[in-house]
Amino acid sequence: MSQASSRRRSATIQDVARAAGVSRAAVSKVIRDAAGVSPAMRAKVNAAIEELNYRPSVAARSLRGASYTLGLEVPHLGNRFLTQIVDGAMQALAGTRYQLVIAPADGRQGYGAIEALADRQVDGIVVISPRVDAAWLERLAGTVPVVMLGRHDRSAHYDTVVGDDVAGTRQVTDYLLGLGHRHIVHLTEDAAVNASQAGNPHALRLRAFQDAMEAAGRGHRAQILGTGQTEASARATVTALLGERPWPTALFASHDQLALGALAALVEHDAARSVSLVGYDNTDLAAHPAISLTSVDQRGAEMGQRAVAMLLERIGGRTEPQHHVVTPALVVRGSSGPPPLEA
Amino acid sequence: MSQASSRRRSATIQDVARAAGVSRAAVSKVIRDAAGVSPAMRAKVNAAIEELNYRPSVAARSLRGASYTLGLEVPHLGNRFLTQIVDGAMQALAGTRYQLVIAPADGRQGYGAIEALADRQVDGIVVISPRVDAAWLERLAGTVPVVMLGRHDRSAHYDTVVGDDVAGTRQVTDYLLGLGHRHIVHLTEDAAVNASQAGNPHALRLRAFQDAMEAAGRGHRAQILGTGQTEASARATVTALLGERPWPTALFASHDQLALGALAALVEHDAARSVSLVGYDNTDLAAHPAISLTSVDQRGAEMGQRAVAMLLERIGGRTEPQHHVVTPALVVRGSSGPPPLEA
DNA sequence: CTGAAAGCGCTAACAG
DNA sequence: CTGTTAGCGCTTTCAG
Repeated sequence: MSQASSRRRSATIQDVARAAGVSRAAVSKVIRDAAGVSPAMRAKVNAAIEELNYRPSVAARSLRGASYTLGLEVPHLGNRFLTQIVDGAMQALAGTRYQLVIAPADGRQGYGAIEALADRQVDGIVVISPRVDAAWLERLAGTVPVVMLGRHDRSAHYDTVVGDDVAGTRQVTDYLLGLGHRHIVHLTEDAAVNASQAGNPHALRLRAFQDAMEAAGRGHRAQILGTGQTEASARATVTALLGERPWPTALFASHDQLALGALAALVEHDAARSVSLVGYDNTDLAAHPAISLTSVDQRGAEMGQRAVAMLLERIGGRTEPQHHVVTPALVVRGSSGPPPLEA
Repeated sequence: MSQASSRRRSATIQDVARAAGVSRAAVSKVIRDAAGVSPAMRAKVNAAIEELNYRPSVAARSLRGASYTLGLEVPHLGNRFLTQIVDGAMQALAGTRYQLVIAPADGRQGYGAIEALADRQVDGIVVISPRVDAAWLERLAGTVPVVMLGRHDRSAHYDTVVGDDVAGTRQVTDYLLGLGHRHIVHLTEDAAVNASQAGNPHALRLRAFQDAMEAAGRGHRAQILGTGQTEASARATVTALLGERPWPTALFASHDQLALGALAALVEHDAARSVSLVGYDNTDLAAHPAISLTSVDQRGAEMGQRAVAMLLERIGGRTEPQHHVVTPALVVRGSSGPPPLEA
């Protein structure tokens, strides 16, 4: 009745040992490439493995040694920036025995997904959700190697990989101010949340923006707008913004998804040529000629690659925390330019 | 020296049993909600669990029972259609004890990722890569529940969830032919591969397109173009196509990513208004006003949700294979319209 | 309702 | 170089 009756049990190390006429330990050594195996024995064992179609059980192995699995916790796959990160991570893992598994977070927090990975005995975890509690993560990092991606906290037990959000934002503000923009709106997911989370990249961008505008001095107007997290909500927010005059001459979105929402609103109001738009992440869409979005390239692939490399180092024995900073670069495209003359 | 020295060992079921003053079996029952536990014992055990911050090891559990993990093998995360599928799958899993893990395929094939999932004792696997060998999959399905997503084969041991690619294509051709288009180019990843893979959705779309064009009769020109798999390669192919006259009046891409590449080429040649473009998948970008791509909605979320539901049924004991077909719907947007008059 | 005992498949020490 | 032994943490009979 149960499914077990309908499913073939797969071969175990015991079966292989029997078939090859050797001990289980010998088989174990062969499959791990451990030292101390004669060529003859290796050949016999490999033949038996082939014959029986044997595959080692990672679960059983995890009970003793390593699972050779690295976990990547991600907030939501809709975010294109993640694609870059995953690509980089895969690249860093190519040629190693390690396998990458991705656990998408259920809610915004990501605790569930991270715990799920830890419960599954992964050898290391890359965390992306920027809102997990630092103390909680610190505790987790006492049990399993952890690399936090994107958030700027210094920790005793886990590593971090971040983009230089202040430098990235400064490139944007320098660029826009240099073009002559005086009234600039910054779109961020949630201004209140950002005000309370110092290590959050969006919080840093928000503050760096404010600082730059203040430094720019008299006559410049900085405005902050909380848009929510989705493209649709950003679109609605910008639509509302365009409902009243005067319009700002430039919009700076905290990430490309918000920028896309803003662009939709601009297109609808036929304002795309009069209002400059800058995003953050330089996701693949930004480069599309129909979008042509000026954006800050965070080099996500490098981040993912570094994160995995650090995890591997930690698994290898390193215990001192490391903090890697990636320098972003502004990529100028058609969505931005000088403010209209009459403004 | 080793990492073990620096890492806290987490609490085991033994520790909890000791702390609560009960047997390990009792603790096991409590954490599994198994029958036959007194309220008093449950309370004691739960207190100890809380106290010790105990989390059951999935690896150890997998050795005997279920891992409560479902694996999703995906070809590449860059494909936006996957996002819909994953969302649907997550939705179907909400409220259950199961956790979803995603294994991105290394190459185009996906064998590695699928095997990695199987090795990790997942309780079921959803396979998306359309090019894995049917016989190979059949064998795998003898060991673990499998649902194949997108490919139209009937199998004895695994379930399938597919969109009705013939119906979807027919909607596109009916629409374009009805508009008066006579010279239509179909963009597909690789015409040769598709010719040899009967169950591949792109192969079905290709054939359905040819059939429809033939049925439309004399004077109509169907043209097939292999573009490669990426947006960039599709863009290059269409750029080359536009290098020579006469231009087709409509382009039908086998998926939205190719359509985006085509759109880029059209925009560059200022041909977006004179050449109609239709995609397939109705990914979120298609709806963006700056893109406004006519596309076939495959209802990916429903597919993901159904795939997981079927897996759960199989885990529950079902053994007869099922075949679920989702009916797609054409969504008309600005990228398509009647052919220009002079054509 | 509770506990004791026997493994699940594998690896790590060690003895030969 | 090879085999034996003792678990890893958990679930699952099966007696009490």
